[in-house]
Amino acid sequence: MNREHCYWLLKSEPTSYSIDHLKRDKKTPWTGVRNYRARNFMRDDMQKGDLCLFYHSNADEIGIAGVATVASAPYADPTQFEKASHYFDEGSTKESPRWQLVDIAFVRKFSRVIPLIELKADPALAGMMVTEKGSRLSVQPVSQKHFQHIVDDLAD
DNA sequence: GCCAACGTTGGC
DNA sequence: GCCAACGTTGGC
Repeated sequence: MNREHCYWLLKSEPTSYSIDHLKRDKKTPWTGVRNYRARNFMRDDMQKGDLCLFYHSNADEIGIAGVATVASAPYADPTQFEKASHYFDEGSTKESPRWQLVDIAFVRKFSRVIPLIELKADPALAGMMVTEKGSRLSVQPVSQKHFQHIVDDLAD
């Protein structure tokens, strides 16, 4: 992919892993992605230092909660080999791991969660993937224009 | 809790 | 390789 896409959006359910968890941990492996498009973005297109919008899904406050950054090169998701893990994949092998991830590091938490409804209503964000109906992809590319608008104009 | 939109699986 | 059935995501 061209380097136009150095911005991303990562979805997480805050009851399992929120921006506050990331703030506490500073850095975490982004485990459990089991969608091929999402994996391909992490494996093929993300580069260390890329910025990511941290999105809270399935929550009381649905929307963008802060910013994270890509903090590693891609590597095999260890949970795919852990039999006890919810993310165990018996079809994957160490020789040829099916699932790849990157580490994500905390950058900042917004003073408010920018609500999805506000993103949808903002003409400057027209075409942004997360605002489209039925957009289930958990790792999404974000244009620089949309990223800047959110960070500069909508966040505190 | 409902259900629409997706993604995956598996029979053929 | 098609597509119906099923499972999951995630907003509402």
